[in-house]
Amino acid sequence: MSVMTEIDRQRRPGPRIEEVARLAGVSKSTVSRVINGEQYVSAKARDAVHTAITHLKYSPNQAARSLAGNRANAIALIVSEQGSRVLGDPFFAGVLRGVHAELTGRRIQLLLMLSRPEDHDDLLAYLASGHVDGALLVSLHGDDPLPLRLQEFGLPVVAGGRPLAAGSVPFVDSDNFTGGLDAVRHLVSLGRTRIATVAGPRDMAAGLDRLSGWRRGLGEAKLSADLVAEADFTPESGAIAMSELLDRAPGIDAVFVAADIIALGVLKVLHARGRRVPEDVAVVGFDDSLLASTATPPLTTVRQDVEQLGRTMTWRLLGELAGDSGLPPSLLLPTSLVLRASA
Amino acid sequence: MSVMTEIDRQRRPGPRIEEVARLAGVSKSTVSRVINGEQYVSAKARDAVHTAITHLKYSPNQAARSLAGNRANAIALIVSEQGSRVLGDPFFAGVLRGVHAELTGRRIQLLLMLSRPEDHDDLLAYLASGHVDGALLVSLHGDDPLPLRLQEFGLPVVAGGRPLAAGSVPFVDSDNFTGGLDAVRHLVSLGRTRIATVAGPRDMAAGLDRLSGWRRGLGEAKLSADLVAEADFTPESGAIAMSELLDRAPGIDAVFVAADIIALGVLKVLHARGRRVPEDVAVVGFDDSLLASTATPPLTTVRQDVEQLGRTMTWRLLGELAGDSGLPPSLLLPTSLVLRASA
DNA sequence: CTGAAAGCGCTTACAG
DNA sequence: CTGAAAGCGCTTACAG
Repeated sequence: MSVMTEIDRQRRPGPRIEEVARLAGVSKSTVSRVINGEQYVSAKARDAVHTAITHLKYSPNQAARSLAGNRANAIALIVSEQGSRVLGDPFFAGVLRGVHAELTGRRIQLLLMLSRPEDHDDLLAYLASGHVDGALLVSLHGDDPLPLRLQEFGLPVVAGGRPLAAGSVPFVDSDNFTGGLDAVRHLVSLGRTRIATVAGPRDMAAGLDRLSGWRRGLGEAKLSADLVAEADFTPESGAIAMSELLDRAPGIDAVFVAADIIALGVLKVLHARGRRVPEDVAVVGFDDSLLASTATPPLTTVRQDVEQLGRTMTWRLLGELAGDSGLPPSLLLPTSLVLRASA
Repeated sequence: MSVMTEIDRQRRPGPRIEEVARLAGVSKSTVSRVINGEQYVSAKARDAVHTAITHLKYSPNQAARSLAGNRANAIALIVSEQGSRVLGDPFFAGVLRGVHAELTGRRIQLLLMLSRPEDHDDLLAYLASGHVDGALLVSLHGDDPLPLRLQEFGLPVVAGGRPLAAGSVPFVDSDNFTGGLDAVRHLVSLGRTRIATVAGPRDMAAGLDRLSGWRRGLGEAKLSADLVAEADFTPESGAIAMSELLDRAPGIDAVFVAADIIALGVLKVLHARGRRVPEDVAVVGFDDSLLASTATPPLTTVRQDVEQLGRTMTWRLLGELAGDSGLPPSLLLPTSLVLRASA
């Protein structure tokens, strides 16, 4: 049973487009054209309309615009996650800030939708019927079919982070591979030779690509790439992974950790097992989240600009909505190594 | 210059209410009544309509509903913050989850709006013209006039956390006072007598009310309440505050910290200055965020249920929108002490 | 309990 | 460059 909450109605006050037109001495059509930034409007009419709008504090009714214009003037930010744990993640927060920044000044609303894979059908039905003009997708796991299914409905989509599913949707991601590679090169330059990694989950590109970068770095240095343990994005799993690694290879002198939050658990175990950081074991994280600078010791880490990621996703989506040609199908954003005490 | 991004249009496919009516053998009016859960519809008509809707996979056009019904079928979640730092906060994440959970199954969209105080005018103009039916406000600072101004516009509002501004808007908050009181009672029961506090910012009720609880607890035990330092919600400020306290009163044997994230800095300083926790100094935090269980040592803390806070705010707002009478103007949610190693 | 009709406030061909 | 008119897809008195 879908419980509908009734909402009491009473016509909201405030001017309509009609009144703006009257005050400006033009037709509703012209006011509409000015509002929508169309090209063929005389400067005189434009000024008169702007003046009237300001004077009346007019703000157009979005529902009417959407209905008449057959566009929603809204995009969805879809968080596809089992427990929607991402929400508290600095990654998500950064993306959200970026999306918002890019939307500022355009009259496009941001609808936030959380959807567990088992609810995807409802979500698809809803989105397919024109409630938004496009969708941004974050925290896709494994081969989640959501992006492709949305695309089939004809809804423009941009993913944040490279989706692993077969087929392709446009995405924006940090250059995780190069980030991992740079981390290892740095460790090698420090003279480290037993370089392990605590990798991210292998059902996400961020996990896989950072791992590939680590492998490539070891290959370049002709070092063996055998010390791999996996963790999800929690300190606890990082602690377990690090323990395993130390059991397997007590002589580890460096570790590249796929996320700062995982590194928290890694540092804890290293400390507990009597290894000094960086003297005995150098540690490099990934993200440059707030955690990195407050960790003990402060963490050398690969910085990714998540706010820029959010901005770029939004820019790419809006470009597609506007029918821009020549948009890059996908984009990779640069990362950079931030040196602190841990390596 | 407000850059408008044009969005290409082409009538979205999919059934309209007309087709549902035809298939069900009733009028559009009746279909509308069924969709809106109105009372006076025969069971027969209702069933026919439901069948037709399922069959056609009909999903009503929200814009048309909003325009005709003069309601937005949307509520705003407004984050009023300077740097929108809150977004990465577990507090915000929990509230968001709760809001979303409460909205599930009702056809009400959630619009996320971030607004810095200097942008409030734009936000007010936008909201005042009927784009949402109500607003949820979080992370209000000091005497931010936003909630009252929204109320003046006739927009139903519920704040998350007690607003400090004069006048009153409905709010839902955790019982911060009792939480602080319980924390101190626990410390007293442990035999501690020099009980300090690292309080939260005094421009937020969460800061003030937890501090009041601490004061009251000390009063009950006839202990002096002179050891107060203030911090904002960062580990760094917590570290500074704890250093000050130790300088002023080296004999401190307990400290109540207004938030787990602040406690991180407190623990760091205690460790650095050679105090064992809990042997020398017992520490109680607030929130029971993920940080509490992964801290060293794991943190005894006052748990608040932020997801419940989000749910309750939403329930209160929807109740008001539905015209329910007898709604409590404001609500205080219980907190509970979670015992771990630090106290 | 139900239907025909008006109307919500815009946008957009169309004609000029 | 501009305006009159139609129409977007619903909801809602009104009458029955």
